[in-house]
Amino acid sequence: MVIKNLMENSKEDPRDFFILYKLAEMGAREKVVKISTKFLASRIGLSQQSASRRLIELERKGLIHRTVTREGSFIKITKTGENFLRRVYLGLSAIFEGKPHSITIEGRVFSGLGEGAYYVSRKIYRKQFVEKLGFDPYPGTLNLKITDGRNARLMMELDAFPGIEIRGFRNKSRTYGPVRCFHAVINGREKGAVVFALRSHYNRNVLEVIAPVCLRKHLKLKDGDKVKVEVLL
Amino acid sequence: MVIKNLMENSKEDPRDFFILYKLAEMGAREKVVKISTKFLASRIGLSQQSASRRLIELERKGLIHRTVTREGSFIKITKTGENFLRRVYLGLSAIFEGKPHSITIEGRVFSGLGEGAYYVSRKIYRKQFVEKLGFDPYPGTLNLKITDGRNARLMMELDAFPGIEIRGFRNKSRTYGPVRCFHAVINGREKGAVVFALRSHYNRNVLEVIAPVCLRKHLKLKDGDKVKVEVLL
DNA sequence: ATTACTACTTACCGAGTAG
DNA sequence: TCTACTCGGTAAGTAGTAA
Repeated sequence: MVIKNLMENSKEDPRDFFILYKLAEMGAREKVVKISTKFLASRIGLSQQSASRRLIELERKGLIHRTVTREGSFIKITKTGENFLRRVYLGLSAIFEGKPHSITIEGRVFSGLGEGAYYVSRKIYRKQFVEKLGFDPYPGTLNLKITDGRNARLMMELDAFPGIEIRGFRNKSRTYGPVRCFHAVINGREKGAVVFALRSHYNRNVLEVIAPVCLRKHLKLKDGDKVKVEVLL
Repeated sequence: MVIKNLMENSKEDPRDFFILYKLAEMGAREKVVKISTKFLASRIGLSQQSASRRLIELERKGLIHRTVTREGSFIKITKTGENFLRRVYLGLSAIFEGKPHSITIEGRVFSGLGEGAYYVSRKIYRKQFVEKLGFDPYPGTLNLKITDGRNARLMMELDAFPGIEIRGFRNKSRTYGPVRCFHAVINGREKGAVVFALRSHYNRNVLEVIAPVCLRKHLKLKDGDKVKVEVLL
């Protein structure tokens, strides 16, 4: 799904946005809504036939989920579709509020299994970090556990953005998947980045942070400390 | 200009929004920006020729202002164009934040010249108020003076919305212009509406409120009192 | 009532190119 | 260089209609 998001970016059809926006206005972001093609047509200023085609298209692209019955279509916007809308929303927010376009997430320090250090220091990853993030990461990640729902929601919001893609690779023994990262500021002071494994959602409640320095030392952190990460989009 | 806004609503082209959005991302909302058609083309995923055509179209619709030179085009989004973007922004805000989609403006009571009563009670206006607002207005308006910049800015934001249109008319002696109004809640209690003369911007710092009852009496207001008006969009 | 197919028309895009 | 014209192909819209 995350990979789908990335691909979508190259094919953002303004028409899709428009229909999605109208469907969201009718409540299809939160719940399944009964919307006939004729009714939709009247709202978007196209013919019933065109509305039908647009819905088929949206469904094909995975932006909506739909069940067609004799009485009409039951429509709900998918997570992918919601992300599309959210990207535009935050884009407009940046335009009108002049915000630096960031999401601030809080979590608590915990000790991982130490694999972070191993991954981050793989040559091919490391080379890309230097190229694309502008720093050579300290060999180790700061792991933050997301506990409350508010921050979990913010983690989901990140899905709406493509971030900076780090290519995966494979050597003789195993495969290293592609990774997505965002520039970030930790506790309002240290510059670094947050890193997500691209191919899995396995840990939506863990935020992995890398930086040119050892964040634990520089920020004097110990397990259980609360850390604030401003993720730049 | 306000009238233009109303007409636009019937012809909101998703393509126009998309280009406008991209131009705003490049800073064309706040200042004049140099953007060649070729560069724009690369950003919107179309050919140089199409970018050129889109800009001509946007200019024709009054959404951007443009100066063409040998080195490129100098572009700035107009107030009309900004309003278009703002409508979508507030629409998305309503979708994601679940806000009731309103703007709350504060002003201070002052005595007008009493013409409010005269206008509001004209039969043709009055009939439309009943039809379109659902109440027969008390013959008089509550005038609120907008003093600070914050509320003045909120007044401007209202421009982005079409509101409810009340047709003008003329009798033998004079012409009564079209009027735009919005449902509103005054001081969180009384239901009413705010009214704007459609054809002039002459008083951007006066908010005229009508209601089925005499607001001065019902809310025990005297000149200089602060009143909060929640304008429903 | 619906949705969505086929056939036809319109409008849009991009190539080539002039100013 | 730039912008923006004409023109031909095609994508997208509508009408009619079947299911």
